[in-house]
Amino acid sequence: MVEISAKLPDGNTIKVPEGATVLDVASAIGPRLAAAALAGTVNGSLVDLGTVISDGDEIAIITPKSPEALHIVRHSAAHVMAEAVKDLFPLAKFGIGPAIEDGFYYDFDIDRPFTPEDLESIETRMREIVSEEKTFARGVLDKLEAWDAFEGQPYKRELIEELPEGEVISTYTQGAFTDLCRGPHVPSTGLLGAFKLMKLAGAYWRGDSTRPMLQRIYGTAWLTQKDLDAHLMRLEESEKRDHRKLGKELDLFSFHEEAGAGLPLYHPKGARVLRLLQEWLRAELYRRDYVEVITPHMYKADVWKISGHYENYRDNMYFFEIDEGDGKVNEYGIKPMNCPGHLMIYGNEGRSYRDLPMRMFEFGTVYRHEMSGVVHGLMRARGFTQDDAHIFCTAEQVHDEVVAMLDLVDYVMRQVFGFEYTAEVSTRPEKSIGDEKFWDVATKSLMGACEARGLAYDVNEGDGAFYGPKIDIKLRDAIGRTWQCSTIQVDFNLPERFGLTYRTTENSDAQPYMLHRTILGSMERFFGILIEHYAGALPTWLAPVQAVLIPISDRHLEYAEQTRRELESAGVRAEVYSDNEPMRVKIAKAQQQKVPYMLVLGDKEVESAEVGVRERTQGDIGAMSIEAFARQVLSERP
RNA sequence: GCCGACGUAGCUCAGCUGGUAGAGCAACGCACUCGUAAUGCGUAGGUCAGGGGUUCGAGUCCCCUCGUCGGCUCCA
Repeated sequence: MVEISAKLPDGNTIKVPEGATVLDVASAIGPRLAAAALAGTVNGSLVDLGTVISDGDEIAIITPKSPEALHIVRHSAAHVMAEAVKDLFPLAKFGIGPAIEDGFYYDFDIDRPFTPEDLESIETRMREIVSEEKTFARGVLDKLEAWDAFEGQPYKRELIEELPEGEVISTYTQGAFTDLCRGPHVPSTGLLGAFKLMKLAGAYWRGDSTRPMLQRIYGTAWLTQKDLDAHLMRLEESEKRDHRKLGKELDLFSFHEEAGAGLPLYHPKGARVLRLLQEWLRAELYRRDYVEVITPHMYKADVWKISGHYENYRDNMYFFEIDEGDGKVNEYGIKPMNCPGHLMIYGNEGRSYRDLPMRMFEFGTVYRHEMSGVVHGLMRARGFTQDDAHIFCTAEQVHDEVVAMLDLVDYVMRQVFGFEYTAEVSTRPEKSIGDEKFWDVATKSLMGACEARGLAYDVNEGDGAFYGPKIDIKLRDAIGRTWQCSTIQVDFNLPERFGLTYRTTENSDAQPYMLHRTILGSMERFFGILIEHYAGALPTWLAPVQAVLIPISDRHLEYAEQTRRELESAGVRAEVYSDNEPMRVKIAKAQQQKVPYMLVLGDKEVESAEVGVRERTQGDIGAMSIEAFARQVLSERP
């Protein structure tokens, strides 16, 4: 018998008979490894355990501990789901079924919509397939054979057609189901215990709204039941933190069918939080030499024609006509962006290099007609307020301005709110304007600014706006979800359209660079993110009510009211729970409202002129003077 | 905009195959006057999202509109 050798990740080699598979290598290393093996790699490429190896190959075994394991398991689960669908809906046509974050999906085209009951029967059938422990068998075809093999499967045939000529096409078969697939897969369906079908959704074939809409089934799959349970727990936790639910419970805002979708109404407590955020940020911006402006909510269509929005952003804008009464009819558009106003202010007078950089900011409320399917609480509203700023500067100043913005981002996101974040730089897309020199200077300035701040960034090649490159900042919240808020964009287009110039030191006119930037993005969306990040328990400085006063009985009401006034005049937001209820009921209500401090007021406190302080997570922290308590609360400001 | 699900009291939800609406919490009233997460009793509260249709009869079945949810798409 001829022996060949395989190299292992630890540097050792192992002898196996010719014709041995990856699984044979695993067995040769040890039976425990063989039992745990899911797939392998040969010379760095992922393969099945059944792959025959050649002499000198570098072999690694993928076990549940390997980072690739989950991906393989999820992809295999997608195939099992497809088999179940094929069993139950023999006429189904198959789209694609990849592994995704936390799970997998598969797109199907069947003659009627799936129902939730279908989902149950598909899942039941999947469990049967798993218990049958079917093997995943790899097959290799050429293009013609593949074409024949997928008769009646137009989506699969479309995929085959696009594969490069001469490429080896592989299929995977388990039971009666064969799928076009690169692989690898786990050796047996028996290894796929921990999965659950999650939801149904429509999805255009290849994400193209002109193509047929398929039905997508999402599932989640994990290596162990314990991991699956933990995932489901995380989902439950996310649901508990949902800002729409908390917004209702904490009486922050509401939506009204008669008012229109995506238009939030802020109640006193919600308005308070938004104003607190604005006041704090405004002070930070003044400190950084920004100037604040206020611009109208609407303009005549002329402005939108100059800016290009009339032509290119029309579908997302609210336009209306008004009869001026003298036979003239004017068309107006409500602003979807604040830039034109800022450009007009810049252009209002002659500017000199001495005026630059000019940092203009506005809490500007904009309205965008988002498509009805995408509005989502505060996260995706049709009316929202941006912490918007435009910096007009010279090419040489771009770098320092961007560094300063990144400083501000770090201060706000990491130091004040405790978000970790990452950066992405997007470069010139195919369809774009402006000469190469502008793009070069701008892109290098953005990257250079990240580097100067030691901020690692990913590059999204060709993903910039048509008018300039950008940096996007992605936050990671308390439960690991990511959000995009801050964005810094260079714009070559608008200064040109509005004819902006400045007088240089050589007494010539030059076009300024313009940077768009938001830190929080949309105030309301950021509010939503904060609600979810803190699970509704906003930090003391942002809490709409910082302290609830809890008189133990009616005879303490007067002291409570007097204390509340003292706290308010010291700058503490306080409220008396004066209802005639036992104190434990009031405490329960205050806890539910996630108020940072509860002040218990009984005979003892009246006598000593103190407040009995209960902190929302620590519980009773003892009595202190009103003044000491106020100091404590005020010290929690950033 | 597209696909699917959903919309019952202020909130959370029940209401089987069509026979004329129910609970808990909240509200209001009365009693209790209380020491760190929910006191008892009582009262009131609904053109079952809106409109149209089928039917002797619609919260329940069908259609349209609005809104919500989950996706897709878009995000000058």
